[in-house]
Amino acid sequence: MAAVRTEEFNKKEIELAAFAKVIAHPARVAILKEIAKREECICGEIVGVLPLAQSTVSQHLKELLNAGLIIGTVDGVKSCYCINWKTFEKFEKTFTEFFNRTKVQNSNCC
Amino acid sequence: MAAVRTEEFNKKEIELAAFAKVIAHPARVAILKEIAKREECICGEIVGVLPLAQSTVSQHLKELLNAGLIIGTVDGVKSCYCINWKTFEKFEKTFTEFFNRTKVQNSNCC
DNA sequence: ATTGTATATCGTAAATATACGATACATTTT
DNA sequence: AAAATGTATCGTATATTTACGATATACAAT
Repeated sequence: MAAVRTEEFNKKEIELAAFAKVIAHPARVAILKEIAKREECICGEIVGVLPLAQSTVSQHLKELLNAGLIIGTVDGVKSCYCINWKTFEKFEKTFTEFFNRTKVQNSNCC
Repeated sequence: MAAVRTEEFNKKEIELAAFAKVIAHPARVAILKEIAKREECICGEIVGVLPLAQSTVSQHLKELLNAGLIIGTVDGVKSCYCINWKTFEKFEKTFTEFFNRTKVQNSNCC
C-alpha cells in the first residue's frame, strides 16, 4: 500500500492536489519563471540556469508538458518552450477558488 | 541521488514548492476543507469522512501541523484541530504572488 | 484498579519522485 | 559521409511518500 488513493476523493480535491504537485518542486517553479521571463526559451538556456543535469531538466520539462503548463516546439536541433497561458490561468483559478471557498466556510475560529 | 537539491534554488521558489507540496495530496486538501467547514474539528470526525485508516489520517494531520496550516489542541482524549488562518493567508499570498509575477513577466507569446 | 476510547507513533511494504550518466536520435555543420 | 550539437530517453540508485496494522499512550468511565 503506497499508491495515493485518488479514486476516493472528490474531483476538486484531486485536481487541486494534482496541480499543486506540478509546482511542488523548485526546479519546475524556476523553469516556469525562466520561460515566462524570456517569453520563450530553448531547453539549453534552462539547463544553463539550473543547478541540475540536462537529463534531469528534460525530465522536469516533460512533467510540465504533461500538465499542459508549457508548450514545446522543435526548432531544428533545439527545443523551444513557452508558457501555455490558458492552462496557467486554469491553475491560477483553481488555487484562488480553493483559498476563497475555504475562507468563506469560516467565520471566527482560533 | 534522489534528494531534492533545494539548496541551489532561490528562497521564493523553494517556499512556493514547499507550500505546494503540503496541499499536493487530496487527503490534506479534504482535511483542510473539512476543518474549515466545521470551523473546528476533532480527529475522529475527519477519519470518519476520509477513506483512509486512522493512522494515515493522523500522519496527514501531522504534516499540516508541521506546515503550520492547522493548530491542534487536546480536549481530553480527543484532539481538536482548527485552521491557522495566519499561515493559510501566507500560503494564499505566496501562490497569488507567483501567478501574478509570472504573468507580468510576459506580454505576448504563443 | 480495570476497561474502554481516541489518537499518536512505530515498523514496514510498496509506489513514486528525483537525480545522474550513458546512450540514442535527429538535425545541422563541416 | 562524417563529425558535432542539442535534446530525449533509458537504466539505475537512492530518497521520499503513502498507506496500513499493531502498538503505545493518555485520559475517561466503570
